[in-house]
Amino acid sequence: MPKLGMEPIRKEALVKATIVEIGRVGSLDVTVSQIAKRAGMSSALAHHYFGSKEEMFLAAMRHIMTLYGAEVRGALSVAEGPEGRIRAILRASFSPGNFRREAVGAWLNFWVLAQTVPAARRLLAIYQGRLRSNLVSALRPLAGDRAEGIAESLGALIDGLYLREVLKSGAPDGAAAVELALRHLEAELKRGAV
Amino acid sequence: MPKLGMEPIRKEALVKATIVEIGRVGSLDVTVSQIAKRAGMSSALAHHYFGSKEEMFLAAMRHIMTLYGAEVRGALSVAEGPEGRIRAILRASFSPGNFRREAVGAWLNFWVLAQTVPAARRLLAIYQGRLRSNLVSALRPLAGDRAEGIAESLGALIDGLYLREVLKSGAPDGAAAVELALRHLEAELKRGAV
DNA sequence: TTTTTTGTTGATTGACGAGTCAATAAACTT
DNA sequence: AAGTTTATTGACTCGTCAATCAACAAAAAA
Repeated sequence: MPKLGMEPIRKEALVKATIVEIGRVGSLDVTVSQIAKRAGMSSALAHHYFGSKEEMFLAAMRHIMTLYGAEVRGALSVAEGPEGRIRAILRASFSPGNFRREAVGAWLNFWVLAQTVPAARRLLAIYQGRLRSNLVSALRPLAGDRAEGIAESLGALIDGLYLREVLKSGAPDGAAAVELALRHLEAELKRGAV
Repeated sequence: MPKLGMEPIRKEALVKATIVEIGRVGSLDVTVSQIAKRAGMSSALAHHYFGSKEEMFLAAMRHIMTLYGAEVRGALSVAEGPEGRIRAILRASFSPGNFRREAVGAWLNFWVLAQTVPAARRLLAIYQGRLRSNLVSALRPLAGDRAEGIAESLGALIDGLYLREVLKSGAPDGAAAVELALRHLEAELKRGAV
């Protein structure tokens, strides 16, 4: 039965199952057995490949960040002009994918995890650093040396809008969030122009 | 031994202990025994008064919101002028108390809870509604009919800044967050003035 | 062909935890 | 004084779960 080269396949299946289960339960209170079952293997095998549940969470976190990063890069690659690049980042940040149950569960719970697990905090810092550098490079032509400050508030606004869309009752509205963020940007630019 | 009228005293002790324990552990993975021990009683008594752990969490959540509400009201009561009132709300939102371990743990975990527990979601909605109405009433004299829109983005910015301050490594800087939010407000007002 | 490496699981361990219950005791009521 | 309500806990039930282990299977290496 055993086919060789299963490790990456199994790991990927486990990572995806982890994210789905966190989304389904809404917390990190998922059992290794649940995850393993969804990934189509025994819990012993999950432990064999990841060693511990925490390692599985961190791998899942990396995967979520990678997905988001890819989404941003993809949107940036077809964007034109500085404002187009900002729009691209915003649209990627508020894309329907990020409002799916699994993504929401992942983000909220990873924030909780980052409180106490240094590795998780580091991952978040990397993600924020990348977002920030993308924003700054797009803002530079528009705002000059005020790019850093605007990137900071815009980044915070993105997180805050995401949080609110996700926790409000009713369907989240990504497009509205994009518009609101763009209005903020416009205001900041105008303020600097005087 | 038993003195009468213990119920409110015990409940209050349990609520406070719940918040402290959530902050200490960083997650909702706290046991009723831990909480009861910190509150100086047996776990059976905790169950006697609250029935279930979830009820304890909700009571703790209500307590945190009440504290925050009181802080805002207190700051508003001595504020002068519309801009002073905005400043007061911001300072209360980014006060040192809100950056204490317990408060941070409470907020992050309550967001997670709000995903799946309707009662928690309702509580958050109430808090957001109050914040919003405070912001709108302070903004009205400054921004007229644009008050609602600005309140929305300012509210999101508050949440986002809080999240970032709380998750970044190093000591949180509430004053910087206040300044950043005020700059955003100024930009929005200027934008409307033209 | 023996040996080693890789894949895989059922069964088990050892620990922990939410919620219940019976029992005890003090205070308050009638 | 007898009965009721309120306070309180130790002991217990019943369940769960992370992690380990022994054992088996197949492919690759020797």
